[in-house]
Amino acid sequence: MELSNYVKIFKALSNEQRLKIFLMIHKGCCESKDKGSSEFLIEDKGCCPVAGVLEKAFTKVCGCMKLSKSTISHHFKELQNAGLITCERDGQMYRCKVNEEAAGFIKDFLK
Amino acid sequence: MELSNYVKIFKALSNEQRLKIFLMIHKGCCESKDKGSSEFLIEDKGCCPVAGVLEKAFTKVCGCMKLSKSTISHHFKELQNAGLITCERDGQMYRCKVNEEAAGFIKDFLK
DNA sequence: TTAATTGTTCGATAGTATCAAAACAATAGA
DNA sequence: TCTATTGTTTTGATACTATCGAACAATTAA
Repeated sequence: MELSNYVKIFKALSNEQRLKIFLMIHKGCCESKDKGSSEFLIEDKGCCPVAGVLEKAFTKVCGCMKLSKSTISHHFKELQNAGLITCERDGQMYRCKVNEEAAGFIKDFLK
Repeated sequence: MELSNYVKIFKALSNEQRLKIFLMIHKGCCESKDKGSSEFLIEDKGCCPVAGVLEKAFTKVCGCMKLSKSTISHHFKELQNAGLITCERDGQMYRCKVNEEAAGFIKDFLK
């Protein structure tokens, strides 16, 4: 694994808002009690992953974060460019899931 | 584990030079064939960890990177502030090692 | 004491990141 | 077709980061 790939991955996860988005997709869920507070915890579980895919990801993320949609769109792009998530559109339906290969790289870091 | 701690850790690792320094300390080694090229690979092994501590860390890192020492000093500070490494001085001797707790956080991410 | 080594701090500069507002494009429903 | 929904792109403001050189401080060796 090239160093520069790790740099991309860590850079994508180095912004708090983007990390939240990534974790929402990872959990297949955005029921976070967030909306601006810092109460979002990694251990927070408690919803609805359906085969790891988050349906209507963009709309759901917009619904639970205090960021403009242009900013959220930008963050989705960054996560995709880093290879951390993949997204597909089907009409208005926007589905995202974590790229398991990238997740594997993170798990293998330091091993 | 608070989200903000992960942000700090990932931010510290999101710069290529800083990531190299961190990995040198992690491997207890800076025999990297680097010096500017992008040939540094994560799998690269092949030297001398002594109980996980890198002796004369600052000097050794300066010796194998093309950055000014002020910049390298800054990067060491960032890695310490993120809790990723601990450093101690004993006269002119500067010893660094990876903070195993932080390394554990990284390993536990996504689990 | 003087000189060399080791690392820190300060100030400047160039580049990058974050974010919002507004205009836009594509789709779906009435 | 008209309208609402969904997301993208562009533009621009502001803040943050990476980097260097120079001056500095602390330690060790001569």
